[in-house]
Amino acid sequence: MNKTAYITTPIYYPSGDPHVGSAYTSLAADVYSRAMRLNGVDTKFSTGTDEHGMKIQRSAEKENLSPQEYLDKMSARFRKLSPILNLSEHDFIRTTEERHKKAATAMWNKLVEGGFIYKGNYAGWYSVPDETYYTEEELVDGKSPDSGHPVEWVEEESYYLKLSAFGDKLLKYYEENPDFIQPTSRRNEVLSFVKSGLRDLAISRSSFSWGVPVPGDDKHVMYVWVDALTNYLSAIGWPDDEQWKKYWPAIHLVGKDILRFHAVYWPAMLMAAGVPLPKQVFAHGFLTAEGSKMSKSKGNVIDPQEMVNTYGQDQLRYYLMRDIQFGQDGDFSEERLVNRMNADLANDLGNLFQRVLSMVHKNCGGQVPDLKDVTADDKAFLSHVGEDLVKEYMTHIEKLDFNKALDTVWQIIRLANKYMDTQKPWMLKTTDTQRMGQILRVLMESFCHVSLLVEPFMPTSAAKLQKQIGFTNKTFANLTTETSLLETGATISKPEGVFMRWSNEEAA
RNA sequence: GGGCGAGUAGCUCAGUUGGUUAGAGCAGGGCACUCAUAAUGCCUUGGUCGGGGGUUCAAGUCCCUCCUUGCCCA
Repeated sequence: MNKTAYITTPIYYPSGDPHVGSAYTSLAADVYSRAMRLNGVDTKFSTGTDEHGMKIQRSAEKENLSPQEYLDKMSARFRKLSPILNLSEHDFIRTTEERHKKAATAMWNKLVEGGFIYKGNYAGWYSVPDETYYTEEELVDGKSPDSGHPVEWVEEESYYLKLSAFGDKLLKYYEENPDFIQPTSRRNEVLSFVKSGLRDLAISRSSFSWGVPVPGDDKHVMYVWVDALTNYLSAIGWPDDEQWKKYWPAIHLVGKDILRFHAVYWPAMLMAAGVPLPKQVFAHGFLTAEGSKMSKSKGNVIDPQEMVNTYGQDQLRYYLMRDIQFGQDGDFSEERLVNRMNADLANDLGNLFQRVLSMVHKNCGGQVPDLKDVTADDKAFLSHVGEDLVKEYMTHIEKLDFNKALDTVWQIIRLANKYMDTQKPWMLKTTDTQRMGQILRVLMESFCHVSLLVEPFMPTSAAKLQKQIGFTNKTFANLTTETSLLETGATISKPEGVFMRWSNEEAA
């Protein structure tokens, strides 16, 4: 494999449990990674936790733990997302790891060498829970406008990044790389923000100590940006391990709330450090729960673990990628999840495999029937399932347009069901078993495509489907050839349903 | 206050540079079939394309305005 790709999720702030929002981002990155790998691209996928800052320090104190002990506990909760959702990340990076601190320090030094860091003073009303400074005018009743928490006046020496020097360069870059920020509506937001003028960015703090020390000035620790954003590089070995060059630049998936940091601050920092810019920053939307905003106080936060327990892992994965347009806001609804499970998974896909394979099992001696001298109808059907489909599917994946990719697969599933009905193999049980077998085999050939294209979205179920038909070739390249994919005469065991209908009675 | 989006069938959404009777999936109704997970296939009901005004031979598609809604900035 000589082609490579690299996709990232934000590193999550480890307070509380991960909710379906972080699960959503990670899942998208996983689907992309798996699809790219099946397409023959050597793909890295990183995620992790952002573990520095005053808030962490104070939370740890509250629990009478050292920051590191506290973080080991909290970070583990996020690491659990991988088994919960069956994620295939190559690395889970924590900003408290030595390798990351080394990279952050190296980044800082490069910025200093380039003359992009200077020392100044920072003052303002600071809210610890929000980790944000506010101006006098922003305060509401003398408290944080975001959370209502009390604020304290803090004055400190701070190092600054000369962000103001990069406005024009960034605009030029956006202009020359129209796909750099996606979707377009988000791109427009960033453009107008940068056009309105950039102010230098305070990138160190001396008011707390839980962070990466500023090189040559131990009174300061790095503040958020240089530390957290650099994780995308440290996760692939930057700067010492030359491997990083193989995978960089990355595609960054981010929530729309942190787009600015990734589409403005981060590229500016990389320009200053002389590192190539990311390939793309893609901001996806937020999820609401049953029509209203998720919040702890409302108690309507959706827990991915709970959803997986109730409906199943692949079912949740499928629903999130199928029912919600990546890039737009979406609503999480259990009713629609169940609807998708029944209509798409059980009725369309599951039943299709079942009706074909049970016929093979009962009427073909449980062996893969022969595929010889196919008819014009057979050829026409199979040609729909071939090269063009895989290309169309990959085009959608590369644009992170997951629901369109799935729609492509479902077109084939519908076509296969239709083909079965048109050819009526059950009519031939006693009159022409040869032709009956041939029809079933043609359908089974299409199952190779279906089961493999569905794999990035539903890895576990896809493996079951593939096992049922004895399909072992595992790359998209195999799907684009004319040759048959299954072995004639191979034994097929009695089929068992992979996707069952879900009804409310079973829930209780 | 400035800016960027969204508002299309009951639900989720497609609708290219304005051009013939506005589409899909799901849900609803009818028919067919029986291999299959009461599944599948076919047919079908359903929309004054948020309201109003304008440009045009022609507007869901362009312009103005208003309403609802989400977000970014101040």
